[in-house]
Amino acid sequence: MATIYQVSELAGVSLATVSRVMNGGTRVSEKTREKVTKAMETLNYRPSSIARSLASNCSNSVGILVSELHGPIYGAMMSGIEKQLRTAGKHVIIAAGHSDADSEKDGIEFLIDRNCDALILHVEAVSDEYLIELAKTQHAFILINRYIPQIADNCISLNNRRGGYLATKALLENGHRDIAYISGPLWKMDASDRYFGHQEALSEFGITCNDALLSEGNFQEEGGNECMLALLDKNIPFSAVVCANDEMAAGAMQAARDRGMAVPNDISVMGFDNVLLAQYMYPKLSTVNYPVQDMGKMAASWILKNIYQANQPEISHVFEPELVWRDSVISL
Amino acid sequence: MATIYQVSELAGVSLATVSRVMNGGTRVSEKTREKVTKAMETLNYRPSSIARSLASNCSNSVGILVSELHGPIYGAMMSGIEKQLRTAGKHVIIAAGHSDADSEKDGIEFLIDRNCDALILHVEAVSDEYLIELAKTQHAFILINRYIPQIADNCISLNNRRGGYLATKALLENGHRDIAYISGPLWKMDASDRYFGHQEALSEFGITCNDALLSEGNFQEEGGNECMLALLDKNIPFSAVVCANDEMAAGAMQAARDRGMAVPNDISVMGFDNVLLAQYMYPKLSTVNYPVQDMGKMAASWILKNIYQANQPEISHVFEPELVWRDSVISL
DNA sequence: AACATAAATGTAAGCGCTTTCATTTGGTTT
DNA sequence: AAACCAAATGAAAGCGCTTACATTTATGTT
Repeated sequence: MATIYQVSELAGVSLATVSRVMNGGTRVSEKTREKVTKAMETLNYRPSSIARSLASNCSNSVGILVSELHGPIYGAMMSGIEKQLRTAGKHVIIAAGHSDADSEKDGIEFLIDRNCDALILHVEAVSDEYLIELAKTQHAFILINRYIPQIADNCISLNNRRGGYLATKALLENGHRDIAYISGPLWKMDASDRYFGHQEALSEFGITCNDALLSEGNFQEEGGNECMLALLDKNIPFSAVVCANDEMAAGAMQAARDRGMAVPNDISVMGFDNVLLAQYMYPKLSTVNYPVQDMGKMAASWILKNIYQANQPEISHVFEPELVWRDSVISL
Repeated sequence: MATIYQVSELAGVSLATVSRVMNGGTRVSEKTREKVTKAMETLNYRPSSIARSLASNCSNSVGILVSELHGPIYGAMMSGIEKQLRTAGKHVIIAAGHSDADSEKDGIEFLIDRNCDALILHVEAVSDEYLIELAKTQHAFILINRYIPQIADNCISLNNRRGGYLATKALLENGHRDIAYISGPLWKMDASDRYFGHQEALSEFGITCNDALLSEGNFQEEGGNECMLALLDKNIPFSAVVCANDEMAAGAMQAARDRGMAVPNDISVMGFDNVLLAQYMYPKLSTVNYPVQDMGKMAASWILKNIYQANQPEISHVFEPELVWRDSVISL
């Protein structure tokens, strides 16, 4: 591997000059620039990013912490981030936090120790206080899918409440009045926000929310299945169920069918997230779109703009969900 | 940020000694080890991985190149890799290749330039020759889901042919005789291997493979949909269709239903991969399991063993698929 | 007690770059 | 031609570590 020194030798200039043509900042005469460029080519020179990082105190890498590396939401998110960052020549170091506070802290420390210039965090378990504290250190980070008022500038989030509202309102507008709700773990902000939105829509239609029609799930198919069964067992009639994410909707559908009910004719099902799976399901799932890939891109833009001084379009911090109509809901 | 120098000062020892207690290799007296450890704690010292990399010429990072960051297969794969590597204190740099030769080469160069100690590659578009050539350089890498005889030791792959064989054989054993096939892009090794397996099973049952019953798709839902439609339009009767992956199976099911056919009663559908989606579908998809997460783990083990001299269990290079019975296939 | 030997520690030279500051070069001005 | 100034280039000091080698200290041997 050729070093900068060998290039400078071949080109007959000093190290500093080679560095200059690499980084393009200061002026170098056309003649020497050419000499150096040619030397770099003949030696097939690749600058060492490590050495560069050490000398410049900038690693050109950003750390990403997601709950899981698999799963449609995180996949789309990372995809958005990588695309954006890669074209800017930054690289992406990835770790998983597994929705566990210790594991998330571990992950954050790991990434910081790796000299990431900035972090993009999708953390669920770690406390607000921890993050507020973290923001006071010199470690730059942006939070995805979480909103903490004290550090609002570091947050990019979905208007989950409005999403929940939209989902339920769509059902209401189509004549449904008895609507069950399968939530995510309510200690998670997004889960409770979505549920609040649901309640809001109900009350807007003058319906008092029946706690018996709420079942708390785990954001997974199996949980949706169990919740649906539990709901059905209560023998309280309902014509529709809104699920706090698409996976649970899949489970709920399954459960309904296992009990001999047809979807959507006997019961309408509404999802949330609009992951790929939603269109694969049968019937295709009506759901609420969560533009997570765009949010990933935006997070990357924020970093490019705030950490690397690249110029980037305006940063939006709150994204709006949208209703996606498909086949799992009927009009009463 | 404290440096090693400050630690050495506080502990009253030399740089080298601090380095020794950090790296644990050579012997240090218990007394000084304690002094140093305490100094590190009071200073909240974190070694700079960058400086360490530069000095030791080892970055403790491994690069991963997958076709896409989203998608169930890649997600599971990365998840397996990260889990394994993270516990070993290595970190994971990720890039996407988008199934395009130039983009894949770019990605590889990018990762190499990033001083990754080794690479894990899931590449589809780049030629065998390129990879064979790459193996001759000093850059260590392992290929996932691809088999190249000349560098077999660098490959971890699925026995795709056997998978295709299993899928079709299962159909044959259940009385199906007229079996259509929706393949992936046949220039991709895995796609053609799976199809070969299909043919093999047919011929084992004394059935000549009818080319008219093959339709080449793109491994995506929409492709599966189109292929199924095309197949149906030929008016050649068939009682089952095997699809080269689960997404296409979802599309095919949809198409069949759009034409008024019931799955599995009018037509049986067999998938491949056993991604999460397969259990969410309705009816639940019978498919062939592709243990991609395990393969990811194995790739990581290979690297830990061969690059970082960690001791690891025996490396398997070829994984075997397994049939997964669910509800999308009936017995004739 | 004198010496040999091994263990513990220190010294200092890098690793491949960036960057500040000093020096040289070449073009203008008078 | 002397004087000046900006542009181009070079010299050298780090960045925070690792590591070969040198030195010191402790341990054991006779």
